[in-house]
Amino acid sequence: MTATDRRAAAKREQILTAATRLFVRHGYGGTSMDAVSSEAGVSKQTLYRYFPSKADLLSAFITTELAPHEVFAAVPAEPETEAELRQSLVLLAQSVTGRLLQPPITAALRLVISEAFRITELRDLVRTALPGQLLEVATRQLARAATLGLIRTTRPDLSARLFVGSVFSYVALDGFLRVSPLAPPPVADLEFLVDAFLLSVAIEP
Amino acid sequence: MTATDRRAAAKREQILTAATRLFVRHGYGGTSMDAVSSEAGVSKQTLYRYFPSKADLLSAFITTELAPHEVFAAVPAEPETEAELRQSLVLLAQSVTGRLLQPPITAALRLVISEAFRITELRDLVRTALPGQLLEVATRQLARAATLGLIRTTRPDLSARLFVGSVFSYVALDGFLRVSPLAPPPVADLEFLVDAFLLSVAIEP
DNA sequence: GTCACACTGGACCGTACAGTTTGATCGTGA
DNA sequence: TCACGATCAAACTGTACGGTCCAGTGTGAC
Repeated sequence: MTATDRRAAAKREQILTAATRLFVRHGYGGTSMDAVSSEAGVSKQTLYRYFPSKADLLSAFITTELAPHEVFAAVPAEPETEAELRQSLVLLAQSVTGRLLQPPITAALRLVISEAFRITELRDLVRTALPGQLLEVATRQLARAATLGLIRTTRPDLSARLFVGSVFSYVALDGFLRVSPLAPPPVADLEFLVDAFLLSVAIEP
Repeated sequence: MTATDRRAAAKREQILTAATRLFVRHGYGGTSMDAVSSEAGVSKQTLYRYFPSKADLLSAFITTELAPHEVFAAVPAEPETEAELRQSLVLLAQSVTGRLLQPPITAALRLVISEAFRITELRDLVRTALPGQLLEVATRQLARAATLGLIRTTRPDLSARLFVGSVFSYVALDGFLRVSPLAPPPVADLEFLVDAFLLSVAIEP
């Protein structure tokens, strides 16, 4: 990687960071390209060199913020015992609320929900991004736990919904409608939710 | 009510209906006042007589679509037995998914989430509107059920979140990210969720 | 040293759009 | 029948904004 390349990457980063700040604070419609170039300390021509259109900027913002990796990385993939399963669920809950309630991510989700559903490329992107994956990952995990005999459920998809839904409610019901960022819920509460959920899929009657 | 009043109300309705159609299809930013006046078959002057600004139109749209009455009206307020409680929860789940997945309401929620959180008046409005009330109403119901001995929970608020979250996930995780409207989930699925939830708050192990 | 290229600042273009104004027409209530 | 208020169509205003263009400056690669 040459020095020019490095400088180019830095410029791109610098622009995207500025755009992020503005998107978070003023939304997509409320952010003009002039404002971005000024906030980034970069001429408009340079801005347009790195992001040929405003939609590209939005796209980059969303892909960056909603990359699903970290959330799922935090979760041990293959719990073998009830205790491990419980811990895995608590970690998932913590990870989801901890990350998704951060202002840039909440803002990205807001934008996806409002603008992106009309922009074709972004729709596909969302399906593979964070919240689109939540139900599927949880369903797979629970199905696996069921075959291992750790839990009992005839409908892993619905059981997953029960759990994921309650966790995601911190984002959907509390986070979205608030102006100031919402503090992540206390771990004790998440543990309560996990334990309640585990009761609903407990092996024995 | 004089004939003029009646005519005025009809005109207002006619405009709001047209605006609703456009907001649903193209969002707030994508809907121009020219388009509204044309869709309503009404001159711009008349449009502005009834709605002095575009924000007023948005406000009226949201208040109309997100009035919480019907959803809660469908739910029997005071279940006295376990069976009644179960039925009450199933009805709530049906009512919430049935209504909130309808295109105009999903659109209204999208708009609230994206635009309205910056507009002060709308924020207050949202708190008393539909999704803002869900958790509180459910919490009250469950707390009451707990004192009646129908269920057992030390944290009615979290139990409510477990249930409401799973139901609302149909809106938040499936509805928001889709383009074409999402069919409401089969009643059997909702019953599954209710029964699973009830297991998590069952009186006796 | 020089060439290509990134970058800057700012002017510029076209357009879309919220909201206003005008002047004519129509319906209704007295 | 008359007058007033509601309505209409359409032109108009001001502005904000996405995107382009230009002339000039710095800088790394060879």
